Amino acid sequence: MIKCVKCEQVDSIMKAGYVRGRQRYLCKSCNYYFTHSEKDPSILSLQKRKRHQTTIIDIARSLGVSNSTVSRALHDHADISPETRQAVLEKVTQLDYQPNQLAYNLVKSRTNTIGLIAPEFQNPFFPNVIIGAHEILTQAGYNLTIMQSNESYQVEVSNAKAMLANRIDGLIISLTQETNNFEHLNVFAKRGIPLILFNRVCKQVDVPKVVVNDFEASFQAVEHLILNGYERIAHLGGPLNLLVSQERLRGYKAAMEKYGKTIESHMIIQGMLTQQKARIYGQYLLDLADRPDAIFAVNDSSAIEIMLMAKEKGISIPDELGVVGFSDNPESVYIGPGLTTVRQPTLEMGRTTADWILQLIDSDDAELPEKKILKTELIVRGSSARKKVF
Amino acid sequence: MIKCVKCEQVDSIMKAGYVRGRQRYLCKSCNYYFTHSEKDPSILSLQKRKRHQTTIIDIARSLGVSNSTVSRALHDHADISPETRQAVLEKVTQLDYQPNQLAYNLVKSRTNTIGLIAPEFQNPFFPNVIIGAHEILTQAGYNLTIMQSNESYQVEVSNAKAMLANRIDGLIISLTQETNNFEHLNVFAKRGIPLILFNRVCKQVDVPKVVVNDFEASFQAVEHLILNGYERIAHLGGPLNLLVSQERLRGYKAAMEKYGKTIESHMIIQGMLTQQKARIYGQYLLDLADRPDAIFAVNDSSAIEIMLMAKEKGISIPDELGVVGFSDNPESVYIGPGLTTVRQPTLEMGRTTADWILQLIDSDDAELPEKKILKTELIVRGSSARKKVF
DNA sequence: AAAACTATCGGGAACGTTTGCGGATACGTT
DNA sequence: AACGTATCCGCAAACGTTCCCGATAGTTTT
Repeated sequence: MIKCVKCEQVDSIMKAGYVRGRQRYLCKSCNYYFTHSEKDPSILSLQKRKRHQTTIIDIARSLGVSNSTVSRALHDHADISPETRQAVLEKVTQLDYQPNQLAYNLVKSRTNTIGLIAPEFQNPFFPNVIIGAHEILTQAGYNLTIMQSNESYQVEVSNAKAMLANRIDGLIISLTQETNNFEHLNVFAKRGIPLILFNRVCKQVDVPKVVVNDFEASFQAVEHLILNGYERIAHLGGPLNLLVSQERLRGYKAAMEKYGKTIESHMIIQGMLTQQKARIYGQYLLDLADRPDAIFAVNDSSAIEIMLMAKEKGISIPDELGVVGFSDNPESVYIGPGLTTVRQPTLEMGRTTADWILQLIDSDDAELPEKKILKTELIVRGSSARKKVF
Repeated sequence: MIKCVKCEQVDSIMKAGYVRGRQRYLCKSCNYYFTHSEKDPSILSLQKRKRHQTTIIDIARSLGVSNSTVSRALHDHADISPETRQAVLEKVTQLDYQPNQLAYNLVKSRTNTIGLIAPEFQNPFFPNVIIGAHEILTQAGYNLTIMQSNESYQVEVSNAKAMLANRIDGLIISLTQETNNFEHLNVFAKRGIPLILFNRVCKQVDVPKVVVNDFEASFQAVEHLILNGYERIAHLGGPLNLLVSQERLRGYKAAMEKYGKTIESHMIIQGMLTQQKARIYGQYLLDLADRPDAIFAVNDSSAIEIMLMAKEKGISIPDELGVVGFSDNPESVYIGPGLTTVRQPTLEMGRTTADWILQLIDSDDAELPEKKILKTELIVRGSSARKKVF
């Protein structure tokens, strides 16, 4: 027999449909709806899984004080007696209390966490930037959560969304090669969440940026090749939607023009520089009828790929082909001949971005320059030293 | 004139001390204490900074429905009419609503986030593991937050604490060279939070581990040296509190014993292998009266450091000195002669750890093997090829 | 002895969600 | 009509903190 859960009557009960698969009843006498809940044991066991973590409330209760007192004791607040604080602290270790940062974050609406999105981890460049940023941020008491967009615009957007949803206090990001739309970044501006771009930056988002002097670096690299007697210099560049690529192309052209070299469009390739692509482009360049006598590549891995292909084809480096890369990867020292390349101050870049994001967080109207341009260094090695430099 | 905030009387007010720097009053007639709060404008401006993010409540209010309805609409819950859902969804884009993951996490007491702590990012090893883990986790809808312990036990502990406080759903960790105490990890077991160790593991924590076959790899490496005619083989190992180091030492000894080579303790060095230390140890080994004719180093950077020092000293490789490293860093291919080394399946290691942690999360009693041992591969190059291998 | 001050502590709202359960209505079916 | 069924929605309690306001007792100053 079904009893009304309110008036405990039995005879005035009538069925009243189903709700979520469970029989529904209506007690006519007290006009009360209810469902007869024979708890599904499987569901119960599922619930059981949620373990109880000791909370501030547990401590308060076991000590006979209020939550606020415990909270104060934990935060060295002034309004607390040494004895109570001591008692709380003891209870904390005894009950193995671990504060719930989620609740803290919710009420403070800050997370003490900085997000960082990098497009790839294959090359040592981004890991090194991370090391630099990590150093500054942990020192300032911030956590750093890192995501990897994997050179995919889609992933970048979803990463940014996740960061936003998790209410990070600031975002440091370097764009993917695909990124052409910047709505997902402008959201941060709208929300007033500090944002810094580095390395792979764009003009469309009006936030501080940290980059290297790509134009000059590129100019110097190409100039260096020219001064070493190379004539037909090809440029293996990145995708042109990246400012980095544009700047490096500009530097290349500027140097070529300065020394009266003709700029030939079939000597300039812009594209996504995966290792595979690098092989294809290298093949193309090295098989040209008017084969270039030097190549300035946008990263070291492409440059090395080309060096290897040249060796296969019996083209001697640096006599028949000069090669300059970009980034100074560890392997560039050891390849024979050593790869001339542009060293980037990765650690400093990381430190600067971290430093800036902290400034933006600390003061609403921090007056940051719109851009910081870090100095690179041309590391001359054998791959471009036709005129024996060392 | 001061009015009582309750009874609005004026004459029965008396001063009653200060509270936190503000004048306190007592209304005699209604026996009510209060402070006269002329809000400090500077504090107000500080408050103002907290921007309002549109919440579910905003949407509910502007639509004239309840919070629960909005919540249901956002989660494709059954109890919602298509029209209401549509209306909510429109409002969402209109008001630019972004769910607050913090609140969600708090009520669900899960974060959909996996933590990963790695000791360093200098070598490509850990970044590569991260790539693998990242791939699996994002695919499964989890976020990955990465911390770097910087080879410091202290930092590792504080990282683990932060992870715990942030209520991650699982932790993947590789220990620092310093880590000898494991309390910070046992906490996870106590709390029932899934934990996986990889690479730098230890016996003292009873959770699944993912490693490579260090013993065999080491054995093969040393055996390879012996078969190439090297006699006095030194071992440059890592700190012995790491199982990795112990295993590799064991493999070294086993191979030496198998071929009847005497194991001399002054030929075995165990220590933290920073680049600086590697130079010191290398100096020591190469200056020994009974200089080793081969060195098996625990990582590639040390091995390369030694190769460079040997070159400086005019010791020819591989004729006078054989060198074998560990990890197959990118540069190891290019150094001359190429460095013989042990290639580790980094991506697979990352994928496996991620896969396992997901299994642990999904089912309370997932039966995982206590250890997975991934296969390595000995990459033979010139640095050990006295008997021209290629 | 009133007034002012100090040192502690508790109550309870707020942070933004989810969700179990009750209530209401519309639409069938006897 | 009377009843059964299905659909949709709102209420309110969590989740675990922080912190603003009081409240109280004791001490010191005037």
